Amino acid sequence: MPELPEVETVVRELRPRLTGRYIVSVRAGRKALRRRWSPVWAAALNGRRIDAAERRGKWIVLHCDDGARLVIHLGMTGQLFVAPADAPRQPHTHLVFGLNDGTEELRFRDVRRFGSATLFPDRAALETFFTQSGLGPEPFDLDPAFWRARLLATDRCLKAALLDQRLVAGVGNIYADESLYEARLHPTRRGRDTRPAEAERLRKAIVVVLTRAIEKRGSSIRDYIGGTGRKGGYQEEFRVYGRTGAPCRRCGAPIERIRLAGRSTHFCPQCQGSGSRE
DNA sequence: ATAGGCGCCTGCTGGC
DNA sequence: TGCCAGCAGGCGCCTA
Repeated sequence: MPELPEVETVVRELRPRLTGRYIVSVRAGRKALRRRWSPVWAAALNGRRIDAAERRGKWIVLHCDDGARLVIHLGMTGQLFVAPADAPRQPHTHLVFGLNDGTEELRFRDVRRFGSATLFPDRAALETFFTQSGLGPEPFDLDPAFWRARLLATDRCLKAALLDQRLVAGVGNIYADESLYEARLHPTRRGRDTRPAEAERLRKAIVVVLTRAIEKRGSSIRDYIGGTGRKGGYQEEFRVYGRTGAPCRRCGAPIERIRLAGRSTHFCPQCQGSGSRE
């Protein structure tokens, strides 16, 4: 589900609701997430004040007043939101953090359990984790020379390159397709066959598409909700994603769908040229 | 090292 | 109506 715009929206909406508040209780479900939740973390978090909420790629990072970092990934179906403490707890709610004054709680729901929640003791430990996983730069401060060099060095197709979090952090299946359409580049084009000007076009397209999506508070296909429980609106703006057979908004040709890098991939066969260098 | 494929989970949809 | 294959916004592990 959630790619950069959705995670950014969650963080922006959680920030004013969490900053300065204390965690007064921690409850964890029994079912395992992608990374196992440790009871030790619950004890460590109890009584801590949340000082900041930020995003790195698709990761949500909450800062505690003792320097610890609570790091959450939403996987495909994760939801992190503040709810009234007396609201019914929905199925698949795996973590519940009580907030001080007792009227509200932070809840983590995840139907498919591809998401995770992990506590790092300090900033350095978190940075080590990101470094070891090879997490790439944020798209908004992606150095053009770095991007061009990495893209032109790979044998993979552009779609696969965009999904690789080591090249650029935060792009997933929806925004990869939308960015390639915006850049008028075919998803099967090889990175190695890309011209420098095309690489730069793609870099700019990613920024444009992600910025637009954040303005619309992300995309809600089925599961996604923001930090206040509201859905996003960018699904109304899709040019190619989920529009198989529908007319291209630019040229009218039917949008095509293929399987690429193991993911469904949508593109306009007219506007996005061919899979090989022209 | 790099690229492709599979598996992890649950729920929903569409075709028969 | 009922069943089942196929599909879903992510990522880590395995293999070649």
